[in-house]
Amino acid sequence: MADGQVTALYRRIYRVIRRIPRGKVATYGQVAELAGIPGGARVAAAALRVSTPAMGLPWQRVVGKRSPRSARISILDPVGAAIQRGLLEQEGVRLSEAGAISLADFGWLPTQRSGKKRAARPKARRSRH
DNA sequence: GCAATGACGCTCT
DNA sequence: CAGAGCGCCATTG
Repeated sequence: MADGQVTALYRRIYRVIRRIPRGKVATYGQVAELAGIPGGARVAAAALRVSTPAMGLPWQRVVGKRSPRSARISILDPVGAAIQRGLLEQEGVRLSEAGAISLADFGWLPTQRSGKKRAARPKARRSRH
């Protein structure tokens, strides 16, 4: 019964993915953890696998974590991978020749705000230099 | 209910 | 630095 009937867990995953801002990327593991599934990177991948265009998910922003500081497209189908790369570059994400994505530059740092009270951010108001 | 699967991730060679 | 191996977790057959 996977026809239009997506598991509640998957829906949580989709919800996290929708929060990824344009020009940034998140890893499968990161998405899974934010969805409440520590170590469930493959589950996040499965959720995307069964997703449909109608869901309007920014699927291209979810990538595989290759090293602590670098990520890369993990789609098997070379065509789909090329499409993803194009979409990412289109929104400002730079990929090296080898397809490496710098997490330091484009990795999404989720600003906690899911129901819990967010910590006050007494950031000094410094505008011009 | 058990066995297989995968758009993963980390470690060891 | 590239490749092989093993562990993870929920969905599917």
